This record gives sequence, C-alpha cells and structure tokens, in this order.
Amino acid sequence: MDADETGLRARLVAAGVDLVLREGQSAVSLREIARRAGVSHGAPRRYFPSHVDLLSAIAREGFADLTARVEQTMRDVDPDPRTRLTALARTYLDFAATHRGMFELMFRHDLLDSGRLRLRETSLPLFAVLADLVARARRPTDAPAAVLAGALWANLHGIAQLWAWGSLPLATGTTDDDALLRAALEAHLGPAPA
Amino acid sequence: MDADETGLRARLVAAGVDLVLREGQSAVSLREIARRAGVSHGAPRRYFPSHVDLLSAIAREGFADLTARVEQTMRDVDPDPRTRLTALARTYLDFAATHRGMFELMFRHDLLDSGRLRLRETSLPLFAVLADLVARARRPTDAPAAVLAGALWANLHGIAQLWAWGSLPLATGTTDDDALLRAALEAHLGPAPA
DNA sequence: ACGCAGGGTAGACACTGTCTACGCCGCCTG
DNA sequence: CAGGCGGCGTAGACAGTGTCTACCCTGCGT
Repeated sequence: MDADETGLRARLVAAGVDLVLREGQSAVSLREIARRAGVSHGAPRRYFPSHVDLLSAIAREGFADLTARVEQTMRDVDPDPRTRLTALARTYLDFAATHRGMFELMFRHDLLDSGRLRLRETSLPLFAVLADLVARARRPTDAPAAVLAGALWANLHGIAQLWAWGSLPLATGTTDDDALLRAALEAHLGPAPA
Repeated sequence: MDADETGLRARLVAAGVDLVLREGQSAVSLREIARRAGVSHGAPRRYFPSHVDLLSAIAREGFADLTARVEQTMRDVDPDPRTRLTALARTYLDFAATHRGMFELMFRHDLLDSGRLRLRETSLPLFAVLADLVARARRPTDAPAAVLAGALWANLHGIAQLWAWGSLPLATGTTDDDALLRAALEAHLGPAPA
C-alpha cells in the first residue's frame, strides 16, 4: 500500500517485521535492520528519522495484518453475531499468541509515535468490526453498545496480555485456555446459545 | 523487608523506584541509578549482576506496593464481597493510572526475570484476594470460581492497559472511565445490587 | 601483624541512536 | 548538450548504555 515494494524503505520495514516476529521488539534496532538490508547504518535515517518512526511503521504492518485476518475470519464464518464474535475473539487471541513480539509492540504506546503518525487510529477499523457485532448481539438490558464493546475488547486484550505473561495458568491453576475465553464471552454477551 | 534500609542496595532500588515512577521504565539504567546514589557506574553490579535483576527488584517493590494498597482497601471497606470487588477493582485501576511507569514495568515479562526470581509469584497473594472474593460473590450458574476470577482479572487488566494506551476513549467515544468498569463488573458478577 | 575477602572504583569493549559532512548518480533546466 | 542540483546512501563522530575485568582499600579474624 506504500509506494513501491522493492524500495529500500519497504525492505527495511520487512526486515523489521521479520525481526520483531522472530526475536521481539528489543531486537529491532536501526543498525540491525540496516545490516539485514545490506546498507550502511545511516541509510534508514532517510526514511525513519528516529527509532520511534521505524517501530511505528512496523506496528502499522502488524495492525494491517491483524485486520486482514479478522476480515478473513468474517468472510469464513456464519453471519450470526454471536458466532462471529467468538471467531473474532479467537482470531485476536491466536494472533497475540502466534505473533507475540508484534502484538507486544503494537500496544507499546511508549515506543510508538501514536500522535504524529495517528497509529492508534489504525486499530479503529478493527474496533468498528467488534462494535458492530456487539451492537447486534447486545441484549436490551446490557450496557450501551459502545461501553459493552469496550468492556469486551478490554477483556480480550487482558486475556491476551496475561496469557503472554504466563500468569493466568499459574494463578488459576488451569491450562484450559479456552475456558477463560468462553467465560468472558458469556459474561458480556449472555449464556452461549444451544 | 530486605536487609538494612540504609545499605547501598536499598538506596539503589529506591532510586530506581523513584525513576520508574517519574520517567518510566526506559529511564532506569544501571548507570543512572549509580549516579543518583552517588557511586561509580560499576557499583550496582555487586547487587544486580544484570539490568534484568535491577528491574526485577524494582518491579517487586511495585507488587508489594499494590498489594499493600489492596489490603488497606480491604481493611477500609464493607465486607460484602461485591462491594469489596468493586473497591479492589478501583484500587487496581487507580494504581495503574497513577503509577503508570511502575505498572507497565510490572507486566513487562520480557524485561523481568520471572523465572529465577519467581517474580510472577509475587502477584499470587493479590490474585488470591480477588479469587476469594469472586468465590463468595459467585452465582451458582457462573463459571467455576477460578475461571471466573481469571476472566475478571483479565478484564480489569485489559481496561488498565487500554486506558493507559489512550485508545479506549478514542474507540468508544466516551470519556466516562467508570462506565467501563461498572459494565465489566456487572458482566462477570451480575447486575449491581440496589 | 598479617592477610584476606567484600564492596566500591575505573577503564575497556561492543553496541546503540543521533548528528554531520561528504559523495554519487540521474534528471531537469537553460 | 552542459551544468548543477537534489535525492539517496556512505562514513565518521559522539554520547550513552550494559557488561566484563583488573584493581584498590578498608576492616575483620586469626
């Protein structure tokens, strides 16, 4: 979506994405991606004046990837809102688990330039999908749709976060990943349909 | 609780806690706390062989602080489980908001030596308080207590995380902090009592 | 009185982000 | 066609970092 795919900028971002997936955020240095792209240590500066700019560009790719996955899921799955929400949740958690370093980076607001690059807004379409489904699955007595959606997203995000940290199995004494997710969905959306 | 309060080790940790609260995790370098303690850059090495060891010691203080606050809350508030859970939740979120840098550090598993120092287990007493209250507030049709407690904790944690990131108001379009918290509590524990 | 160990000093190394001056090559203009 | 000029990458420098190592100094026990 950004200019030519073969340019140095694209190669640098690609190297960064690869690195963050493989070794985590802390492995992504300007000099290292320069090395991987076979250019001098000062070259990235043309496209990323600071480290933050580079990380932000990488995180952007992450959001794009996650969004694409969610959209694919929406294409694959039954239109029933509850079914879709469950699928979306699994996609979210699966992404967090299999793209750990990227997921971490995506929410490291201290490393990202969420202001200038409006990076946060990259996550808005994602939230819009969730909000729409929640609005349709919402029961009359539930909280307003926006609040309900926010609470559910927070729950998803928290599960992803605490899983990654490894403290949930430690604390709850269970390794049944899915139980927590099901409990969260039922809490916010009511009992699962038969 | 650790040895003498006046020793260099204690001074270093104190300087680190201060720094992390004031400027965030990234400001805490071994050399900087050495400077603040008025010792040479190599001195901390006696007590913290690596950066991870220092950060872990600081995070430990954070968990101790949070635990103390929660316990104080439990002393201050009505014994009714639901009331206590609400108070605990507010304490948790308040801590995350007012001790942002520390809260972040506490859950940066990539920076902490959660293995050797068994740092994760520092959070267990905290979870135990939550789990106990949840067990008492739980309705018969709810998920098992451990799962319910895990789901609720995840929700709390997610709210704290997304708040800190500033994306919740952006996404939900509301600045009513408390609505989300109330929604989460009601979702997991049922409608609020009159 | 001796020496020995714990605790702090100081220098070195490799690495990082950032800044600056410098070349190279191609394109646009006169 | 000649000239220059601007984008792009190179290369060196600087301050800062974590980590390692050799050293020293002081106080204690024998």
